[in-house]
Parts: sequence; C-alpha cells; structure tokens
Amino acid sequence: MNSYIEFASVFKALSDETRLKIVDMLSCGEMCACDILENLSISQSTLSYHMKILAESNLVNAVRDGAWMRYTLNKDKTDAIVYFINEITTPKEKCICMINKNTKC
Amino acid sequence: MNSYIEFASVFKALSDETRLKIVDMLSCGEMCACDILENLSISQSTLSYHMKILAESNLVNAVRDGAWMRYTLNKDKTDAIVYFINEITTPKEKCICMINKNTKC
DNA sequence: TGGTCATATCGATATATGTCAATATGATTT
DNA sequence: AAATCATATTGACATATATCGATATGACCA
Repeated sequence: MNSYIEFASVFKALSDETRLKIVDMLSCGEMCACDILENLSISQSTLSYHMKILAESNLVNAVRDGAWMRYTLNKDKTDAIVYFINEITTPKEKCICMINKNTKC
Repeated sequence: MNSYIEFASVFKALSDETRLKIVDMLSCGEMCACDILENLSISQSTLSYHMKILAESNLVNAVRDGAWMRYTLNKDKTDAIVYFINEITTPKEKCICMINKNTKC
C-alpha cells in the first residue's frame, strides 16, 4: 500500500479552512464559481487557486459551461478518504509494527 | 459549525506521508518512539517534530514512561474525522448554498 | 467587431513547513 | 557522580503555501 503519498496530498487539499467551506457548500449540489465566491471573503483569484487545488486532488469535479465553471463534489473521492482512514486506523494482520518489532521497549 | 479551522489543522497533521505511516503503525497498538524511528528513514529530531504535530492535533496520545515515550492512536479523534467528513459531504437542510443562492448561473 | 462578463494566470510577498546536525534535557545504569 | 540512553529543542536552510492586484484568456451579447 503506497497510497500514503496520494492521500497525503488529498489531506493537504482539505487542510485549509476555505477549502473545507467550499466542500461543505458543494455537498448539496452543483455550484458555479461566482456563487461560491459570494459566500466567502476572498478575492476571485484566490478562489480560482483553491478550486484548482480541489479539482486537481479530484475532490471536486470541474466542468466548463460556456463562461461559467460548474463544480460538484466527487463523492467517490470523499468515500475513498473515509475508507483510507478506516484502513490506517484499524488493526491489521500484516502491520509494520508487528513485522518489525523491536520489543526492547 | 465553526469546526472548519479545527479540522483544517487536523487534516494538516494528516497531510504528510511520514505522519500517515506513523498513524498506520500505531493502528495495531502502542509503540515507543525508538520503534517508530526504526521503521522510517528520518532523523530522530525529525521524528520528534512529527510526533509533536500528531500529539498536538490529538491524533495520538503521548505518555512518558521514564526515558521512553509511549504512543497510541486516539481512535476517538480519527472517528471524529470520519464523522466530520460525512457531515460536510452529505446534503443538509440548512446549507450555505441553499441559504445564499444566486440563481443567476 | 467591440465591450462586458466569468475565470485563469502571473508576479510579488509574507508566512509556514519539513529536514538535518548540533545541542540540551532528563532518566537509567554503573 | 559519571556515563549512557531516549527524547526534545534550537538554528539554519530550502521549499511550499495562501493571498492579493494586475493582467490575460475566452465566451457571450449588442
């Protein structure tokens, strides 16, 4: 399982207050950038920066519709995060700590 | 719900490959710092830095036992993360996007 | 085709992050 | 009391991040 790096970058995408708000906003449906912007206190260029991070981490789907960008939450990805957290926080058979145990402590 | 900042910092703690590995290691039980260190390719001071971040975000419990530090995973916290993710990714009644909808898009 | 609207990119800046070697602290052992 | 072991802190450094205003791009409308 070398998904550590992969999910580290997903968690990095979630490690910002503004981006968490955006994810929350998208939870009840599609929104365009201008609507998201109106619910935040940031500049347009900053929003664009955050949306790029969310889209590149596949947390949100971005679809161009003429001049507008329409964003939706990628539930598959957020489900995968929950699955990953359960994986790394639940005892396993072949755990590193079991395989390579010092036992001197 | 102003837990955005709170969880943003928890996700920041999870946004590093090394720290995800450490969480995974702790999933099957208590480990001391020296055992964790042996399973990573980082210096002792770097490990100390990472453990501080994990402990301060309450993802791990740190208990001093003489000269040793004994670390365990705080399952309550990881459960809270899963709960939070479900909260911000599930449609709600009183969602920001519903309250303040532009509808021009 | 010129103007306006929505979004993206650029350049600058201040702050945060991850890493190490060196050193400090504090406990255990001899 | 001195030496050793486990961990924490410090200082230095390179890199990443979040933010903005200014500007560019690209779509739609008059």
